[in-house]
Amino acid sequence: MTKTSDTAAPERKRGEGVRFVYEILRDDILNLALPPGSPVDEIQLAERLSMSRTPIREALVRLAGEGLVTTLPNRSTVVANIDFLNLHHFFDAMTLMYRVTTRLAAEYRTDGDLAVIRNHQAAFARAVEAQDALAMIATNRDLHAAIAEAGRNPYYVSLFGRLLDEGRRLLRIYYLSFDDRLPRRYVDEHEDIIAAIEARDIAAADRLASQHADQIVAQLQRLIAEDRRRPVTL
Amino acid sequence: MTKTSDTAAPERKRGEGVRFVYEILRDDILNLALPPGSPVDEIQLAERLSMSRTPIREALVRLAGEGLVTTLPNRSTVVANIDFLNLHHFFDAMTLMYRVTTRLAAEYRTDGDLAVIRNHQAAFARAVEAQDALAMIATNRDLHAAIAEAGRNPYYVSLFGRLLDEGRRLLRIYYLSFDDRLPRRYVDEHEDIIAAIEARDIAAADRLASQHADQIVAQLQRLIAEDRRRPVTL
DNA sequence: GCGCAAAATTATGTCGACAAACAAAATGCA
DNA sequence: TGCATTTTGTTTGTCGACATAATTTTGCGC
Repeated sequence: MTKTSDTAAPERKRGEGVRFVYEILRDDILNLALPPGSPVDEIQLAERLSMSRTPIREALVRLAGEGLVTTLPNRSTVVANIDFLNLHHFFDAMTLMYRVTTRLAAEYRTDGDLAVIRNHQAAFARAVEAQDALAMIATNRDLHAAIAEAGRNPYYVSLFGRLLDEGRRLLRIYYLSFDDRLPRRYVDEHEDIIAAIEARDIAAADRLASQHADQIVAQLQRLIAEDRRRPVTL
Repeated sequence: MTKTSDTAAPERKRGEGVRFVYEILRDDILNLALPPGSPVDEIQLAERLSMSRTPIREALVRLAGEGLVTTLPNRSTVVANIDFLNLHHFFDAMTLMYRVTTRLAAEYRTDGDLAVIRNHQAAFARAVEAQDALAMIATNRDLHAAIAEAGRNPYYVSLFGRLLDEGRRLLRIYYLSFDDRLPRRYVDEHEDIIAAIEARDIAAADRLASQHADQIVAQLQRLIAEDRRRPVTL
């Protein structure tokens, strides 16, 4: 069962409690182990992780800052919903960030950056080979995050990270529908993008990233459209 | 003296403590009442605001999430430094956000949005008339935030808000150098931008916003270049 | 007087507990 | 029986206190 990661979690050092809770919750939220709209009980969490409510609350504040949970004053905090009605804003920002981060990577990348990027691409290719959809989602995220890092702009890195996380949730909903034709195409597209970054060809990087983003957006829209359920913001 | 706002602060309702501290600290940081690099003492704050350390810590976590303070583990939390060495990344993101938010405003604005925007522009014009540099900074921020809101994209609104805040700190350093020629020009440029938004002329909005951003960036760069001090990341 | 080690001090991270606020169940009245 | 009100219960927001890590001060030997 894909229940919320049942970590007993003893032996923690001082000063890492908040990070610990934060990462567990974040992971559970992005994997949809905690589905959107589900309440997050502080006391329950405190018992499960055998710690006080204080670090848990601080982790929740942090998650709220990133938009992963919503806190109703004096009422329960719930996992943030996916706003299916305004997905075009998400797609718009996503496409823009794909473009600018890839552009900047082509401009500022070092050889070290390139090595890191290639590692992530290899991991993505392996995931595709193994037809492991969950791993594809995760490694794809890591690859593009690494490209953004190579672009050196912390503001873009931050926003893009948020968007990639949200995309991870979105993909996670539909990962069953993955066939293996599309992911292979992504591997090739990634290769082209990386080549452009290596060649420091900014124009090509921009164009390829734009096409790649369009591909992904189109696929997501197709998945959503094919879905029989009428997804509604709860 | 422009000391940290000495609010005695009694009579608070339950559930607003965190927001209260958050807004005070945020204001002090953006006004440079708390200069970059200065430590934030939780106990001192707790005494001054006559409240426990818990809500103060949660406010600090939130501020850390927005990059306004930096938390060293098991060590003091300090007001975030201004990274003068990488300002071009800031300018780059700033220019891009000016453009996309103004574009989207021209696309999605309602009449209500327009009224709000005009109000902010009027306030900005008054600040310029009164030669009140601090008010100019604040109202300019509000105006562009309102334009971003009219564009309806929460991701852009969020990032742009962060950038505008950072810009507020930056401008605050140099506000003494303001002459009254430039701000008047900004009033006119704002008028043009608002007209384009009203006419739903996306191309014009994009072009004007781009020029406007270039103006502001150029002015900031000039101020920094003229500054005799060698600003260094402490 | 200088350098290093140990103790004291300060500040952070965490804890358990209390009180206000909200939600739900139970009671009273028409 | 239906509705309003009170009562009960649960959960959040805040508090004061303790323990641990880091920093400063003190003390000792050279």
